Amino acid sequence: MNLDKIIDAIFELPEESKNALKESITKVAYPKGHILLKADKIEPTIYFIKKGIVRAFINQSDKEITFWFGKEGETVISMKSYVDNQNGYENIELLEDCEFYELKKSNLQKLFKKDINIANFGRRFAEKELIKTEERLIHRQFKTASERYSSLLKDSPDLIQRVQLGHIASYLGITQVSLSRIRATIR
Amino acid sequence: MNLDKIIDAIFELPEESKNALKESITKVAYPKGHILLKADKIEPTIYFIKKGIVRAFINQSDKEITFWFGKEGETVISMKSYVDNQNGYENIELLEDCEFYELKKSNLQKLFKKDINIANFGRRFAEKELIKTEERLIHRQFKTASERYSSLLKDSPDLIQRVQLGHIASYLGITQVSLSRIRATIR
DNA sequence: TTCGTTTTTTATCATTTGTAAAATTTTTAT
DNA sequence: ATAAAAATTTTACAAATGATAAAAAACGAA
Repeated sequence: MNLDKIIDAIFELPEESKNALKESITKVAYPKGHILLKADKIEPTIYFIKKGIVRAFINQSDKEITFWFGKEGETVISMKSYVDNQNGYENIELLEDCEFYELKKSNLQKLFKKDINIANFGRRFAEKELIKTEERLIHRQFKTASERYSSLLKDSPDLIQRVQLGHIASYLGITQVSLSRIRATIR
Repeated sequence: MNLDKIIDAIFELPEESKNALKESITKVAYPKGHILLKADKIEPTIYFIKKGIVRAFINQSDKEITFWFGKEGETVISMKSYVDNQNGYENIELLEDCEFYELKKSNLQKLFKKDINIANFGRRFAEKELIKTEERLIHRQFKTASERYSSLLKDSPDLIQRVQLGHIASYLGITQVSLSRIRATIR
């Protein structure tokens, strides 16, 4: 997934503003298993996923709970760090070898102050992430685990292929045993 | 809760920008039981709660599920309408007589295009709502119903007084009977 | 107040989900 | 190719939650 496509999907910037933004972005790559973001610290960097898949998890009384998957075109960001300059709660682990576009939060914030188009880009970015998060919340409250698994199968069939079921079960808020039962009844 | 305080809590605007924003805002009041927003339509208005308490709910197979409470200082908005110009999923019901500050989305969007401070105000608004939504999502995934009730008691003791337990139970994702059991074990 | 309605609690039983452990399948490394 | 490790499924039992009905408590209008 190339950078222009990722930027354009958020907000269509005039050429000049887009170039200013792109000047602050560089490419990086890390191997499967790498921890890209660590919880309980202020994270200064934003990543756009060019290639690969990652998961966000927290450690909850000696076990890991996965609460987000990100793949090509999505943004890896500690919202608490980005928005409030506070410690984030997410660890981000790479589930495949990955390539990212990297952007320093400090550079972006400078642009917010002097370029109205980039301020509106930042607004649209937050708004779109907000809608995604709200939909996840509502989905989680209103659907059973079984329905949520079926939706996942339908909306992201590749995820089931690329991510091990233990992580999927955790993401759905159930145990792996329970997910096995659900899969058995569907088949 | 006065308007200046609500605006300032989102983003500290220069006097001129703040006045431009305030020119678009008017006051309205509705009685307890009024439905302020209806699901499955595009909602053109944003409300800031001056006084009172409201709930957001959806109709899910013949019963209502509450998924949000808003009180003084909070914003009543259909995010889907605001962000994507699509039908929202929330109904908003007033649980007390309420007073609001009312702002038309169309006026706000005009200001986004010409005033960088208001564009950044809009960015901060979305960012802060995003953090709140993300925290609700994480809380819901990681805590048991019993823990969520205890947190609610601690963080919003007034809510338990002002809102009937059936709505609280729905908000927590459990039946009212189950909430009664939880309350019985805590006492 | 007092009656009627609504809300909350309690009790019982059915269903779902979790825990633990074993069995099976798949993946990885040599 | 084979052994070891990791992931997934299955089973049995325990714990938590849901559904329903009915009783008790709280609330509101006349």
